[in-house]
Amino acid sequence: MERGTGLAAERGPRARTKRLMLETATRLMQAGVTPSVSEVAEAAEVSRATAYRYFPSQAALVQAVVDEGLGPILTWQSTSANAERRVADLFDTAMPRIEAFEATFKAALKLSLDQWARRQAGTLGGEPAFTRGHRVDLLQQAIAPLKGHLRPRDFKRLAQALSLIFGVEVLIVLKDIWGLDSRKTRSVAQWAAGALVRAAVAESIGEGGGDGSSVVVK
Amino acid sequence: MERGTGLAAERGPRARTKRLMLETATRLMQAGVTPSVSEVAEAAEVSRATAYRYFPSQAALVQAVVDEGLGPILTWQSTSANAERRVADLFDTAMPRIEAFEATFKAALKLSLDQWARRQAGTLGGEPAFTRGHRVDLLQQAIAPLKGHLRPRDFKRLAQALSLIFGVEVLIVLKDIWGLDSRKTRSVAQWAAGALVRAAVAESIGEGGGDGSSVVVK
DNA sequence: AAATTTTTGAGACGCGCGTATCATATTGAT
DNA sequence: ATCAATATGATACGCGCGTCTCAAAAATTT
Repeated sequence: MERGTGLAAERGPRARTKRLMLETATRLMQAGVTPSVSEVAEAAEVSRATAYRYFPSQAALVQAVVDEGLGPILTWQSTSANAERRVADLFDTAMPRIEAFEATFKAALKLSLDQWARRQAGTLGGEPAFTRGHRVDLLQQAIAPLKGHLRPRDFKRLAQALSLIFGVEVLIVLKDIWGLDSRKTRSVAQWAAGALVRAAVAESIGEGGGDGSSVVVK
Repeated sequence: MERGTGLAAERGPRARTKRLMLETATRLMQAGVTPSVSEVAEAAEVSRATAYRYFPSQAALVQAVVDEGLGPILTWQSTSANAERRVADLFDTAMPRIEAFEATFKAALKLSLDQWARRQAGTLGGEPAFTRGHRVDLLQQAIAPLKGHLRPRDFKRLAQALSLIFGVEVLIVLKDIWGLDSRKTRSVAQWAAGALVRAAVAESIGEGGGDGSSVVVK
């Protein structure tokens, strides 16, 4: 009754303030900034002390907004039985959402890098533990139709390769470094994803014989 | 005569102290930690004030060590004329180096995310400007043999796709999220890179004009 | 060797984050 | 309406980063 991360149902003044803060934080982050707890407090017109009661650190705040942004992605499921089509579906669902929450996901990545550094240094005080592993399940689910056609190790390798072109990292590389716009960014990611899926399938077919012609998987 | 970023030739006490700090910082970072300027100062046994004279911020420090770690990668060149082979060569050169400087590159990524956030917020004080764009040239150089065989847009798209599986991001996803070891991490990246190169080549052979998505490999 | 320039070190300062304390306001039940 | 429980706000504290000032030390010049 206390660990209700979601801002959904709960009642009472506690839940009300928490929801207010979460909405304020989400709004600020979608505007591109990565607010500190104090900044959210000011924007939500609550005192700093109160703000810190609900979100003890910027990390907790970002984590909560990430869960918010992740919502529609985590419940994704495709009706198609074609792996390549399913992966494309997943990308179509996830990438706009990731872009809409770009600042949030970048902040989460930044904080996870912080955690990694602190872990290396041994200065890992608390135990927040960022998640960042959702893509593992999602991608495996997306290519599930191939589970029978690929050797387990190849299945896993494909999921791993796809996860390289799935998260915010794509935005960092293609938008920030290459300077692409949203449309081209998605296009490149989609092409790469499709190419990897087709390559995995082609290899598995080629295993038994030739070089793998006639590749269209149903 | 003042903008000598390199720690190489210069003489005098100034260059000496700077070199000492850079070596100390590199050593600390290869040990996994991401030291603050103050920490490097202490480890190098110079005063905080002196340390800040040479590296006004942790960002400047990390940038310098990144340049250090990037060295052997930037001068890479392959003798092979085969694009796939060249890409594999590049990965073989770069990935161990990136792993050796893992903490450094992760710190650089973190700082570039910081910069991005500050730019969004308009609070972009100084003008350090992290680079992070080397992979663009390197990968285009690696697949240069395909420049004649691919349409320019496909050539660029391949380079962009490859850049998704080239940097520290690979370590973050495969080592930290998936929990792979170094060997498997490289193996997955190599497979994905090869698959993308082959896919690009196959498409160019298979078609003279389609526009990308959902192309059937022949 | 003496004088001048350059480099260094020690300390103090402001700033923002995260924490703790205590009084006040609000809520909910009797 | 009264009283207990709970939520809130104002304030102060410690901490680390980055900046600044000024005197001492080292290097360079004359």
